[in-house]
Amino acid sequence: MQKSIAQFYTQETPILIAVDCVIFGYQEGQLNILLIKRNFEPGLGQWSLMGGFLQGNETLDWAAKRILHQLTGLDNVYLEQLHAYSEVARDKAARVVSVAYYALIDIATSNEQLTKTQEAAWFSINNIPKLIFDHREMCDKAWKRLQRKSLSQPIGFELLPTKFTIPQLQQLYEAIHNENLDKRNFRKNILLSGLITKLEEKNKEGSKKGAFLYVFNTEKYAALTESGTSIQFK
Amino acid sequence: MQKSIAQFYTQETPILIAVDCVIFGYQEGQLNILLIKRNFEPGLGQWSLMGGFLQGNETLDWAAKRILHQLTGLDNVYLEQLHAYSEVARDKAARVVSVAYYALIDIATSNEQLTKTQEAAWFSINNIPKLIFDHREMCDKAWKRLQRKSLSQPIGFELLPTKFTIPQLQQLYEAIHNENLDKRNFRKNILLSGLITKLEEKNKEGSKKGAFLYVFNTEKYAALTESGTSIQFK
DNA sequence: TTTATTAAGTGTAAAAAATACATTTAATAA
DNA sequence: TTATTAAATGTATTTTTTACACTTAATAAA
Repeated sequence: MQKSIAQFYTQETPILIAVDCVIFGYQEGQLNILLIKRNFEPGLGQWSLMGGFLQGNETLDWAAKRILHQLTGLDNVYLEQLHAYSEVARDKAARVVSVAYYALIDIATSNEQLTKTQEAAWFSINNIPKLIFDHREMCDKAWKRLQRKSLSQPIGFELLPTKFTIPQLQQLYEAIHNENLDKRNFRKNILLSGLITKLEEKNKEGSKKGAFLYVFNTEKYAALTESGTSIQFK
Repeated sequence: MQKSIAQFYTQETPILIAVDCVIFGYQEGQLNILLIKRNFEPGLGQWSLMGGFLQGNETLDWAAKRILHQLTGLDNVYLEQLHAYSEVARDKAARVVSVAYYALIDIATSNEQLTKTQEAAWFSINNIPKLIFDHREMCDKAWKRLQRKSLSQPIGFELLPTKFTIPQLQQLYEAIHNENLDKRNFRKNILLSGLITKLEEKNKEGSKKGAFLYVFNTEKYAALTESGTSIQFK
């Protein structure tokens, strides 16, 4: 049973704790983040990350899930804690420490729910509007983290539909890392790893010829992780 | 001017914020962490990380610095935020979210102040006693972070005296990564990078022959960072 | 039905990086 | 003078990374 805050830690300053989410989505070769136009003070009318306050009965991870679900209607989304921001005057309305998270979602599965409750819009990571507080800093840090993590863990796939083509996967990595990759080397490496499995279907959106669809191979990844083999995506 | 918490965010739950420090030190081929025996409730008499509460007028970074100074007497120490821990019942005395930091210090420069205020002791990273709350989790995460960061940034040097020998540096990396390194390859790589500068002095503690002392080359590192060259320690 | 168009798909050679490995040297102590 | 000990040194092999150009499948246009 949890005792009252005053039990042992008297005289300590209670400070509000917020959670803000950098939500990444990928579409048409662009890495995007989802922003909302604030309909409340402070910062009414300005662009910001989706956020909320940590409740007494939830962990930070749960709060991030709740906040993400509120905006996108999605569950079972990749979410990772990023960093705690604590400048004393970061939020002029109160002393608020914000713990930033980043999420990776497949834009296609989320667009229905979006903008029902709040005015929300996707922005290219290369063209982020002015954001309130330290939210820009959060976005920059989240992008760097995504760049680093996507090299050694299969988190990029969270941004794609279950079935994807190799050119799509390559374009995604090019968007994440903001660089061009050689298509022969990219294909060679990813196939050699055994981490994606070819289907008999083709996707013909991108060309007349069409490109074969693949799925991520969860078992193979588990086996490699288990055996301690270090993995190199890209 | 900061307004009262009630200004806009009414009805939000105030939660205490703590800062806990995983303090690394290196001595005699061992990577160690500094622990205190708690002289207060809850957990009186148990081993724990050094910690404290975030005050209303300080950032998390400042709080971590303050806490570290309290125990070691040191300033200008390498400190980095690690992760926020928020299990609802992690601290039975109250709802406390703890933001963990890790610090790297040169043991030699800190030993005077130590244990004056609190009972504190160094433990090998391979032999950590039972810790309160989730402090063991914090230590494990901090070690992993140190392993990763020490490969691409010169943070290992924070654990050594200003002047060090190449065998000492190698031993340090071996302790951090818990693996043996080839001394010819290690020496070759670190010298080739230009990141350490040879002195005319020798350190004769380790052998009759003595090993030449080196210092970290801050300018060279700045130049490489500036030019965007990716750096590989070890 | 032929031809043009377009992105998908394919292999090899060269360069760079990482690894494995054994002997000599400098200083002190016996 | 000799023995001892850790420091210092270079090369060959393997592995990984990079650079690079033509063919193929399908559709649309002539």
